[in-house]
Amino acid sequence: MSCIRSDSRCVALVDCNNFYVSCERVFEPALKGKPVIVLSNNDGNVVARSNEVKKLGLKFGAPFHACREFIKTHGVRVFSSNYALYGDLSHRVMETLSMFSPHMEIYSIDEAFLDLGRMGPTERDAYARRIRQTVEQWTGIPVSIGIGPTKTLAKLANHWAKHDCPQTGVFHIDPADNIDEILKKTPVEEIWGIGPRYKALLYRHGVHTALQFRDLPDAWVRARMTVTGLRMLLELRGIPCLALEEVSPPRKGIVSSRSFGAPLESFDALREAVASYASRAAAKLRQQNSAAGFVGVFLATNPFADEPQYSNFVSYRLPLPTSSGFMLIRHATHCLKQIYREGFRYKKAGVMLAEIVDRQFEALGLFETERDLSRDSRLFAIVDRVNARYGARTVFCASEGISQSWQMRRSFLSPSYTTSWNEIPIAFAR
DNA sequence: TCTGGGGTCCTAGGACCC
DNA sequence: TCTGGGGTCCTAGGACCC
Repeated sequence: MSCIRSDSRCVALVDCNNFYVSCERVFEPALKGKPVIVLSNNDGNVVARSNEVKKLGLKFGAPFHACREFIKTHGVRVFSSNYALYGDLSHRVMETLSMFSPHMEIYSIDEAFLDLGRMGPTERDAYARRIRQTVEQWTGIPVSIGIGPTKTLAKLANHWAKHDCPQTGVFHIDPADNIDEILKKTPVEEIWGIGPRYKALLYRHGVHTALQFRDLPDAWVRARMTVTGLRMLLELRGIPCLALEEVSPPRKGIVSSRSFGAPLESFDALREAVASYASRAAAKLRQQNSAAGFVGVFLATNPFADEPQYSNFVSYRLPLPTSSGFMLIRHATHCLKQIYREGFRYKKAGVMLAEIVDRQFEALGLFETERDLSRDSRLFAIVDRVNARYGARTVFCASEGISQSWQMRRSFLSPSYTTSWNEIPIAFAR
């Protein structure tokens, strides 16, 4: 009988190329082909690099101050992180992708899995090329697409799409075709879920390639790498263990923290910062329609500085879950009072919310009236709407401070082209 | 002078219960 | 001399992701 190959299940991983860099290039096209980097918050480390920069050997995470020389020598263009811009462009990319499959998982700001159903090799590649071309045309963001029968193999295929096929930007791993050959040339640490620890473990046992890993005995992997490792193994064999998560479950913890632009010493300045983080965390909470029953606050001096060190964390169970910005600011400030010590130069603080429940469990306290609760909840519904429409911090609590002199450094910030009326690009000036 | 900010899942062990 | 057998919940710590 001739070989009739039935169409196989296809999962695609679509990944935006050097996403933050690509976002900056959308509004400054002259930067295409030029070396560009984007820095983390507070202009701390390098978190995105254009291909040109990667080729020059600059590592991800390098401290900015340590690569000034490199930047000068190679004429690298530097940007501070502009999350308003990246978030908005991400949304546009995801909207575009959602037209290509009814089943999609948004995995991160720059990645999504698409269930393509059953497709043969020819159809599959043509479809992927169309996705890629449409996203680039509609959003300006270049993407790479990896296709395989499982999420793990799609992820791996994406790696090779970037590596080996920068022109087409599409690569597939097919169990009926190229899988062994590809796994053989893939270093084991390229597998999704293998970090530095597991890499070291596997190397110690002579396992260097994805192929060697795939062919390990199940029990060996289960014993040393838990069920997580076993799932990776099975996924590499083409057996799906990781489902597409189309609706993201609500977060179980919400953290809002930042390093300050310059060290803070006074309680008042810290109180402003903590109030501001609490307010941001509360907004995230309301966005997923939750309330929190647990608040924690931490603060820390700069561990890199040669000066007296102090850090502390305190948490506090609320009498009842809440999503009110006022309440959460009040509780967070209360925590801060307990751990603040005079005489230190603080570099960072943060607010954590936990024991997150559905908003319907937001209950009344003994001394609150139903009126108070619905007043806060109506008020913050409006605050959230106004800030979504007119930009963050259009309306805010006075305790967050007005000038916010402790704000992080962002010396190389591009305009918020798409999310602020004042910064919209101008095509023709009279 | 200058070193980010979010998240997830899994396991082992202890406390406690019947 | 011989001292059970389950179950749940919680926490800390480890590993990983973008």
